[in-house]
Amino acid sequence: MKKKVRTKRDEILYAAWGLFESQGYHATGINQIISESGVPKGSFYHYFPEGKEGLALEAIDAIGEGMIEGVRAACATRDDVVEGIVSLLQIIATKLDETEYRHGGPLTIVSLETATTNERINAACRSAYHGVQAELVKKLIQGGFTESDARDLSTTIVASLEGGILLSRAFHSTEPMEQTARQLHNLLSERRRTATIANN
Amino acid sequence: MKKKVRTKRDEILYAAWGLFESQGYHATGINQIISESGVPKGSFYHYFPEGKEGLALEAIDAIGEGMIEGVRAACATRDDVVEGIVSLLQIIATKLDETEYRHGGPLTIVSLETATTNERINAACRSAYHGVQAELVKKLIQGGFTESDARDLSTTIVASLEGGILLSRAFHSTEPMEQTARQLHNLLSERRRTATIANN
DNA sequence: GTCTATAATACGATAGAC
DNA sequence: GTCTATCGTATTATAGAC
Repeated sequence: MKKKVRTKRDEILYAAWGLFESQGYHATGINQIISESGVPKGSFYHYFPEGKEGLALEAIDAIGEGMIEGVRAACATRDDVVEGIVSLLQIIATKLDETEYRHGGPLTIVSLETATTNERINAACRSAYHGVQAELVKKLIQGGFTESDARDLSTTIVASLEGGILLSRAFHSTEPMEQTARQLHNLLSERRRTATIANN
Repeated sequence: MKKKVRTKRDEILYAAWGLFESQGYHATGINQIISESGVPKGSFYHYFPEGKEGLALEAIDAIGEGMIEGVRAACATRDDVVEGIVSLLQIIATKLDETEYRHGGPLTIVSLETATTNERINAACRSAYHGVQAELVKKLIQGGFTESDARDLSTTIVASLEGGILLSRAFHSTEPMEQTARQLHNLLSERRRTATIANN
């Protein structure tokens, strides 16, 4: 548990994480980050000589680790992968609701904003999503899915998750996320059932 | 067909549409919009006295209409609703690829950016998504789905669509969108099959 | 209605004292 | 390492000539 923020550097990274998550990259200014973290501007550029972009790259790496940890934690609460993954969507829905739809989807906005406008940040986002999908593929195969299905489904899971976050944030309601979770449950159950039958 | 841009006002709206779609709200400046549309700044504030926000509200309304039209057009190309909806994802994938992942998901970024930071724009986005989902519900019920399933599935379709767009833009590849489309096809087919059996 | 010049403000980034 | 004052350059928006 290194959740406890210790150094000033971590304080900046943690503040940036939250602000990028709720507002996105372009709407978040250095001034806001330093006022939120209580660090003077001079110190900020001492710790992050590459400025806002360098900070974002590090923040996204940390976010990526956090997302993988989120997948692992959700799956650890259930015996079955399918139940674990669906519970992940429910955990995110709860977080969205508790934060008034500001948090729960830390990369969603930033990855879209920078997909075609900032190659370095795009690469960092890509790497983060790649890590999450790799973890999902591993869990799905362990849970009895075929490798081919696992690849398609890991993408579908992340897409459902991100799309559900988008709609829940837009409507300020957990309902879209819950509807998506229900149908993802239907899909995963059915896919595994079909694959199991085919193998017998 | 009022696709042909006539007035200077439409020229501004059309330029804003494209820039909001590819870059988002915060990264798009008035200066860029007027230089893209070739309209002087004074004229811009003459046509849009409420400035950037007023322009965005109108652009989003137009985008919403365009999205509904997109659903109708895609469904019109196929006899079956399920095939029509899946073809919509494929159409978007093609558009993403053809525009180097800049276009194809005109509200995705803006709706996320403004979900908790701008109430007026959020309301406009919500209304646009609501219209799309209403159209989808109508088509699904016509296509043999139960009303209860149609509501859940309309959300799931939009979530898959937006999530697929996010991943395809992040990875600069149509593959995520295609994987999502395949699994959406599986889900919709299976859901209708189950409902049909239950009704007999 | 059309346009240019400019205001007021915020941005990211830096210089340089301590 | 720490901090403040400041630089240039964006931004949105306006004033006022034509």
